[in-house]
Amino acid sequence: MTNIVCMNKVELDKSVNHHIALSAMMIKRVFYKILNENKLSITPEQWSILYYLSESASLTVSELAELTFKDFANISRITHKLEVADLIKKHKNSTDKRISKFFITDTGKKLVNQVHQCAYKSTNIAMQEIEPHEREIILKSLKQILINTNNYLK
Amino acid sequence: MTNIVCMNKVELDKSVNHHIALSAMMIKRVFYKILNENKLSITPEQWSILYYLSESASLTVSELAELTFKDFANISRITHKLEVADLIKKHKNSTDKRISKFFITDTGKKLVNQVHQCAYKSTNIAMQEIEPHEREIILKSLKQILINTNNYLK
DNA sequence: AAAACTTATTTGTCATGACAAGTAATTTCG
DNA sequence: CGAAATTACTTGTCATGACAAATAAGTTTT
Repeated sequence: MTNIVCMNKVELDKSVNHHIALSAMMIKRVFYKILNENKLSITPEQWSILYYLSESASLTVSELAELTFKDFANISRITHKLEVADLIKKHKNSTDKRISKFFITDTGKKLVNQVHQCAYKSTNIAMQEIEPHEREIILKSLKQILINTNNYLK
Repeated sequence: MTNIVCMNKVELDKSVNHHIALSAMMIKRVFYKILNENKLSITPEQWSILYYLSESASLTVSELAELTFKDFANISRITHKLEVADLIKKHKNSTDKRISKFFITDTGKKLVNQVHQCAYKSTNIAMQEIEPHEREIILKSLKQILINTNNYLK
């Protein structure tokens, strides 16, 4: 009794998609652990926003959303937490009052530098035994995946 | 003015770790969209549990946690939802009453087959333009990342 | 200028992940 | 044997992501 719907069965053990999900979860767990060991109370997601604000003079919610691939709702909530923690500041645009611009504070800048060390360490842990040549292929392919998924979701 | 702490700065644009996180998020988004288009009300996480239960006669919370890399708390909650949706059934072990064994129901089996199609489709979307040879390297490397992170977290 | 539309952001709800604490059943050890 | 430790699982809280709805401030249209 052959079942047509079984033809395209996905085997999780061989699925790149599935392994990307698992690796993402594990890498985040490592990152959390290192942040914790260094007594830095910030999450990886908060860090990525802080990172972009450390690289730019100022960014809006929309700009942060585009950079981080997250939706406005999430950015809105994360920035609010960063603001409460005095890591960033919000300024209303005077001409268009709908727009808020975010700036990193000095406290934020200090933290970013500390977290960089943790990010660096977690990368080293995750990428052990993986050759530079392989890392290049992975990075290139992951960028292609971002293009593919982005196109599909448009 | 050189700042020693800036030496190991992570550039997100070149970070494999970061791109794994982004890809995972985007792939999940594609999967959700396809599930939605097919009117299947199940999440990717629920599916992975259902998948393992479709491949085994029965599994405990601990066994599911090990297979999925999730913690007991999450498995406990997800299985509860699957139980309410009549996709799986729970049976208490008669000799050791602490242990619960989960079984997939017929409804669950039907759903698993349908979701396989969606998983297959989402993999095809994500992996466009990526050569089989590259896919192999990615899979191998991601498995290495799981080993590395797992070792670190032990 | 008022109504309709658009843009930028915020808030609410639910699912999940991290982590801590709790419960209940079973073992182990003095 | 009975207290203490261990095991297997559950519950609570918070952060985040998905998604829908709300809000507020501009812009366009008639």
